[in-house]
Amino acid sequence: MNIVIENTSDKPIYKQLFEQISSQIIRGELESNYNLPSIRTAAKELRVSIITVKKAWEELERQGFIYTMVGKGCFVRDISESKVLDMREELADKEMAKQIGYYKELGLNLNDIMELVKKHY
Amino acid sequence: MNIVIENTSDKPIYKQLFEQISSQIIRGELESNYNLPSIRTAAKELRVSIITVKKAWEELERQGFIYTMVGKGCFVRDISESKVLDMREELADKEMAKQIGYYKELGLNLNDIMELVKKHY
Amino acid sequence: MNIVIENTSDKPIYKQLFEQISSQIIRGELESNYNLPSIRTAAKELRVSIITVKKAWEELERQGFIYTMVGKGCFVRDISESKVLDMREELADKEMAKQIGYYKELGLNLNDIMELVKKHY
Amino acid sequence: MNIVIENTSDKPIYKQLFEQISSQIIRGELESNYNLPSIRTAAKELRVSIITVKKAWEELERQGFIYTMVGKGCFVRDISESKVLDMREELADKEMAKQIGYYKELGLNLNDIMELVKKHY
DNA sequence: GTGGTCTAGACCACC
DNA sequence: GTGGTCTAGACCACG
Repeated sequence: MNIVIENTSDKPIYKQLFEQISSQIIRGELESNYNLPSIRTAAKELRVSIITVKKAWEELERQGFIYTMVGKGCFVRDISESKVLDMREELADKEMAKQIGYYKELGLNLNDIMELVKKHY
Repeated sequence: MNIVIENTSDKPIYKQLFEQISSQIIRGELESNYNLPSIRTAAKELRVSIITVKKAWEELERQGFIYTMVGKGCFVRDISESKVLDMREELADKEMAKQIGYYKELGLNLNDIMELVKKHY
Repeated sequence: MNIVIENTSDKPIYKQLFEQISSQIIRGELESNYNLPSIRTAAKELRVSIITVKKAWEELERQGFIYTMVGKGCFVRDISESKVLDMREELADKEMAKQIGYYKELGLNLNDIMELVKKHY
Repeated sequence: MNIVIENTSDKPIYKQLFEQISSQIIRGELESNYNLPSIRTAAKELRVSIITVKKAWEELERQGFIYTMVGKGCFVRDISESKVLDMREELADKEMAKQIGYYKELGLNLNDIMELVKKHY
């Protein structure tokens, strides 16, 4: 478990959990069939509520990142390389569409945005 | 009033109001000392509660976009051009810092991001 | 008329009028039986509503600073020197009582307050 | 909760709440990470509307006195001693600047003011 | 007419 | 349980 929770963030904790684990899977840091810690263990370790962990695990399963074997635990799905790329593309694309609209609202042009990207990368 | 409310959005209505008006001010579409519609008028026109409009107007005042004269109404502040640029820069910069972190999490490199920017602009 | 109106202040305009004129009377800058400008004239000059001026003049009369002669206008009352001192004392005393409470709330001691007084005087 | 609400005061309730709690924090009567009563509990105890309490809590958060964890409650921020002093100084200074002007308007000299301070402290 | 404040009551997401 | 948002309706001071 390599997770950082920010309790004071405006982002819900279960979503922080989901995003960090899913991106670890996408980037290949968590291998196929890796056995995730049990909900209770994770909750204890991260000092969050069991309900919160359960919600994150559920969302991970719903979106196909993990699968559950009753009585044994949760495991990382075998995601083919191509599919990973698809997901990555999709997530990034969706995010970028939202952001570009915001920058346009602020009156930035393409160059302004490019500069900002370089600066922060 | 050139405002579009999306009731289905997950973004609170008062925040939608704030963002649209503040960006109109930043972009100079609303001139200095322009008399905003009264909260009652705006509420009626936009078909939202008076309180919701008030919350947006309050936030606009708090952040220095407008000023209030009780009994007279709310007016666009005279923001010097330089200050507008500062605010714009600051907002965009803050947003970009957040986003770049996300793209990195997804494993995108600088080129990937640049391509996405171009695509959506 | 030596009055300064701040439209954006949180203090109501009629109260600004009242306070500035009453203190001018207390300090003797406006002599006894001085003929105040008519409500309409004052309103025009100060660019405020007639209603606002009327409210201020009424308050001045109610508190004994001026008297009205119907059809002739409003005049500064002949306030004996002793009475002026009384009013001054009373106003300042009331104000100070309020303020000291505030400073105590903030945890300032007598010395801190004295220093502040000297600094701002 | 050691709060006194004066319904007859001209000061809005939410502001009374804000001032009393913030000064308790500044004076160190409320420790860091102290869990404020929930807005519902406070509203019930103080016999005011939930919204009124919320408004006060919001202002406290905005000015950095407390932080909020949705679903958990509101907590007193860990304000370093130096920062507390800064805030205290700033508030007192602002107040004094305003008041001295008033006393001068009334024609009081430095000695008069000093006497008043001593009298009321 | 304007904004400022307060109320009671509701639904939601989150923990 | 918590806070976040929204509603309708009310009264006030101010201009």
